[in-house]
Amino acid sequence: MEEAILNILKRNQLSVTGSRQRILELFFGQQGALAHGDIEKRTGEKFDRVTVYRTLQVFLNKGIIHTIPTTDNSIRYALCKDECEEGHHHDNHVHFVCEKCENTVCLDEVTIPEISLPKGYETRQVEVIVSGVCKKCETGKR
Amino acid sequence: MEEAILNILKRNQLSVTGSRQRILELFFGQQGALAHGDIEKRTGEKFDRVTVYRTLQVFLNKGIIHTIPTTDNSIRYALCKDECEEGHHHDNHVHFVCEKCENTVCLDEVTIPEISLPKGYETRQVEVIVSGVCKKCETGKR
DNA sequence: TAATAAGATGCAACTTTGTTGCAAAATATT
DNA sequence: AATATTTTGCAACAAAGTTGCATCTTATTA
Repeated sequence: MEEAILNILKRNQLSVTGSRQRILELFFGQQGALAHGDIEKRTGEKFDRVTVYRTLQVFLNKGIIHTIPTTDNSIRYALCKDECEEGHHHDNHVHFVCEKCENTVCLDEVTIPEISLPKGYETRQVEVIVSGVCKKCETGKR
Repeated sequence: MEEAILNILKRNQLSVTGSRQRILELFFGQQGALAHGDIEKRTGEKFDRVTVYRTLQVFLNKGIIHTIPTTDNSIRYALCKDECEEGHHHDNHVHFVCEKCENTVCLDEVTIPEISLPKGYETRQVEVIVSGVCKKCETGKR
């Protein structure tokens, strides 16, 4: 895993720095999405707020992470599964937001169905966000 | 239309005030979605920032408007077509965001297909955001 | 329709979130 | 090991969002 992180950085011609390693670790450490705030909280003592902003920005540009739209003004970020090409993501998977634990996960196994729009509209990307109750909260009813 | 606005307020047991009327007018005045900022700009001289926040909050609670998730930390709001019940929205339509004119519209005529999730997940709401080029920008190529 | 009760508004002060420039420090390159 | 390139932290700032409270407006009732 340590390995994997270095690979990602190398592959994207990014210099290996503490903050980049740490933030990637966070993403690997849980299979959910992270908001900027989350990351800041968990690294706050080690890195400056600004560094977190800039690191996420770099990861986005390189296609290492992608954003998940939300309704609460706190964009969430998640690792891209297959490395996306720079700039262009092809994360055509569904995002799930749990109403109980507030966790957001990528459901890579669920693909997005075709959606045909009225004439004149050109589709470029489709985002699907399903909210409800997740596996853990449902079964474990914690 | 003036009529329609009063109806909405009455139906929801809201007192009729200048800001509420004005903000509803804005929503009726264009069939796209509005971000908080948009509204503030177009009413800024008349109403306080805080009033706009509070008005939108009230409209949301009453189910007069609904939010549209975005990736740019600027939630957008749109009128609910059929009045939703308080608290629960059933706006199962597709949202379209134009990359050129930046406009967001509700495509009421496009319904969201069934999406079956892995076992254990309970679906409560599905949001679909399509981005691309809208009718006007495509044909008018302005 | 005047008096009162209930509710909405504006203001000020504040918190939180995001941005920018620049010098110092760390990483990469030779 | 020396130099060039990047990254980081800091400070200062800008923008977005929140809260309490006094004042004003809208609704209610007699």
